[in-house]
This record gives sequence, C-alpha cells and structure tokens, in this order.
Amino acid sequence: MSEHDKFSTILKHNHVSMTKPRLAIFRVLLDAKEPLKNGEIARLTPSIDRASVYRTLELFALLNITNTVIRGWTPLTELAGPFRAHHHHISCTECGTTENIEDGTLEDVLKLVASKKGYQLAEHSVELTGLCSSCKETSSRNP
Amino acid sequence: MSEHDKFSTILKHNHVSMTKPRLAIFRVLLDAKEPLKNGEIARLTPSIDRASVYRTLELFALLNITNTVIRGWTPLTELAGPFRAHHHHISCTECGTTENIEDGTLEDVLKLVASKKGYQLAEHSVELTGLCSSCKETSSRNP
DNA sequence: GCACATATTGCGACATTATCGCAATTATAT
DNA sequence: ATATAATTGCGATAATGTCGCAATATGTGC
Repeated sequence: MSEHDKFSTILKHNHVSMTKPRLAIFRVLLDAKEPLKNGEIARLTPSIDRASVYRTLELFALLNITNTVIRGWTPLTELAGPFRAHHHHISCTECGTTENIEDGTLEDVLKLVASKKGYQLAEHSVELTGLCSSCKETSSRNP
Repeated sequence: MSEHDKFSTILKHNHVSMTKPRLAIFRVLLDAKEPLKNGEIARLTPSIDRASVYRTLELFALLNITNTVIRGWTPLTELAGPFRAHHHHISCTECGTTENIEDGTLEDVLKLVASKKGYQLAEHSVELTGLCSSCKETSSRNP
C-alpha cells in the first residue's frame, strides 16, 4: 500500500475529503527529509492560501498524519509513524550537532509505559540533549 | 542549594549577568505549575519589554535553564530538570486528557540510549499520544 | 455524467508573536 | 567609585497564526 493510499484511506475513514491543497501539503511533507517549520511549509506551497495551510496542518495533527517535534527552540512538523521510519533525536548542548536515534528497546519501553497507564500508544516523540563525545573531550582539556 | 542559587550559579558560570528582568522571568517560570506559552510569560511580566522577554527565553533555552515541550499543537516553556521534578506526558488522541508519567525505568533507558551514542545526557523530553482506556471502551462499543 | 448538498478554500482583515538596530541604562570587575 | 561591557527599552517591522464569509470544489445519489 503506497503512502498516498494510506493517506487517502485515513481521510476517507474520517469523512474528510481529499483535496488538491491537502494532497500538495502531504507531498511536501513526504518529500522533506527533515521536519519543517509551519512557515516553511506555507512557503513551499505558494499557491495555497496561508490560512488553508494552517487549517490543513491542524487537521493533519488531529488525524495523527503528522506529529510535532521540538528542535532546540522551534516546533517542527513531520509525517507521523505510518508514513516514515520514526526516529528520535539527540543533540549536543555544546556544538548543536543533531543525530538520529534508532533503538528498538526504546520503542518497546514506551509501549510498556503507555500501557501501564491504560493507553494504547499511537505516537511518541523523544528528544534528548547532552554533551557529545568530542565536546566532552574538548571541555575536559579546557576546563 | 536554593533554586535561586542554582540559577545565579548558571548565569555566573556562563558569564552572563543577573538582571531584574531575568530574575523576574525565572520567578514566573518557577511559580508556574504548568508549562507556559511564551506569550503568556510576556503577559505575566508587563513591565518587561516583549523583545527582552523573548531574548531572555532564548537565552534560558540555550543555557538549558528551560526546555520546550509540545502539548498538542503549541510549544510551551518550562524550567528544566535541575529546577523541578521532571515528568513526561501522555495525552489521549480522542478526548485530549493529559496525564503525567513518572517512570524510573524510562529515565534509565534514556540515559543508556544516550551513552550508546557517546553522549552524556542533559535534558530529555518524552511526549506520548494514544487512546486512553475509557475512550478505548467507548470506541469499541460504537465502531 | 449531472446536479445537489456540504465541506473546503481563498480572500481580506486582523491579532498575536517574534525580531532588529540603536541609544539609554545597568551590572560587574577593578 | 568608576570604567567597560553587557543588557534593556523603544520603535519599527517582519513573520506567524486566526476569523468570518462568499466563492468554489468535492463526494454522493441519481
């Protein structure tokens, strides 16, 4: 089942129609390798009115088509789980480098934590910050 | 060591000065039981110029005095780890209820994951969404 | 394929949030 | 107490997000 089909299935299932603007915005998200700021998404779809872009983004979030991640200071939007391999981030407090985390254990723990609270896990966002190894060395040399 | 002292220590350590506005904003964050929108913080400190509030919040984020969490759609700011018991959130995709998660295992796993990547963990944010138990029942009754 | 009921869009106006340069002020170190 | 450098407030402006409503596109039943 293609990403596109998953998308249209979700819309149909929720009784909302598949329109050109929605598809265009979905495509932008699909093409993006990185999470995007809402403003950037609007800029990448100049033919679509800003108000519609925001309404669409709000809808996508509601339907769990997208989820929002924090990178440092700004909130970013990316396609959610079913549409892309989900990975988490860790960034260095010193140099700002950001790396992906792929860790099956982590996913399992999250599922467990959710079910302990009686929840059936849908989405999850994990953002870590810390001192990366090279900065750790540097700072121990120049204390 | 009081919260206030921790705060001034961090500032001193980073060669930035302790000023009235910064202290006021810190106090607002300290009093807040819940994470706040940046705009609310500005509203709670009317004597301080908006621009300064934003500059301060940016500084706080940079120094890891605060961290940013996503609640649904909006980014919220709260004091970071050293200043308050850190807890994570899980919210229901259906009814929007948000609960705190306190789970020692989770913290341990995060520390482990970070160190696997060579990082020394500083801050972490975990936001989960899922179907809560009562909504699960409701939806299975009305499919 | 057509017409209809309804969801969705675009538009324009507006509210809120965020950023910038610069002069005035305030904090720290001496 | 004074000098120096950091920080603030101010004013202007950009960017972001929201609202109501008329125009338009969408999915459904015929």
